[in-house]
Amino acid sequence: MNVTADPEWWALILPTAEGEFLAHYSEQGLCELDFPSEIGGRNSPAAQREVPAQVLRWHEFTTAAVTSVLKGSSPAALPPLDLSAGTEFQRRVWQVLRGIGPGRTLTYGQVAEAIGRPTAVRAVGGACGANPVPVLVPCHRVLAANSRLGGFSSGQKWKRLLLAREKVYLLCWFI
DNA sequence: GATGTCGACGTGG
DNA sequence: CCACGTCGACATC
Repeated sequence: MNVTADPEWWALILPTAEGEFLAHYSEQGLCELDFPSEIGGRNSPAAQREVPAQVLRWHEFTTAAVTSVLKGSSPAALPPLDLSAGTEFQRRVWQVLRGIGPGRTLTYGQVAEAIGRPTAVRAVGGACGANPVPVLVPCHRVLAANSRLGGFSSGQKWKRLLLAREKVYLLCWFI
């Protein structure tokens, strides 16, 4: 059967105390999460065709989960995640990230070891940056060596905020 | 100690 | 080619 001309995804606003995130869903689940201020007025959700009940249900899980993480606690449940856009390597990295609980951190090097590619440290950084579902796939819990913050594609202030909510204190804060 | 350079790695432009 | 959300080793002051 032919695919339709319509893109098979929906974008829904996700309001939080920190602003409006934008959540994208495919038919398989949550496939992208954008921080507030990245939105910049694109994709007015009002212009979309009807959103299936299934997606609305997922969105409630996403909203609750994101709200939880922003408060520094562990989400009770996640919506299904559609990470199929990632490469094999990236998905292995993201899988490791999903195992890092709130308030815990790993370094890029430790993640590289965890996937059995101890020298691919920089590539791990790339995979973290390519993570389509930040916050829920907690790439903010990966720090540079010596407990330094490291980078964050969506802006270091978000990384700092998320870590602060989880009561992770960076070494440099005490110097 | 404090800096600087280099090679390793996967991915996208 | 190059540029990245890096790291550790080594060189040289």
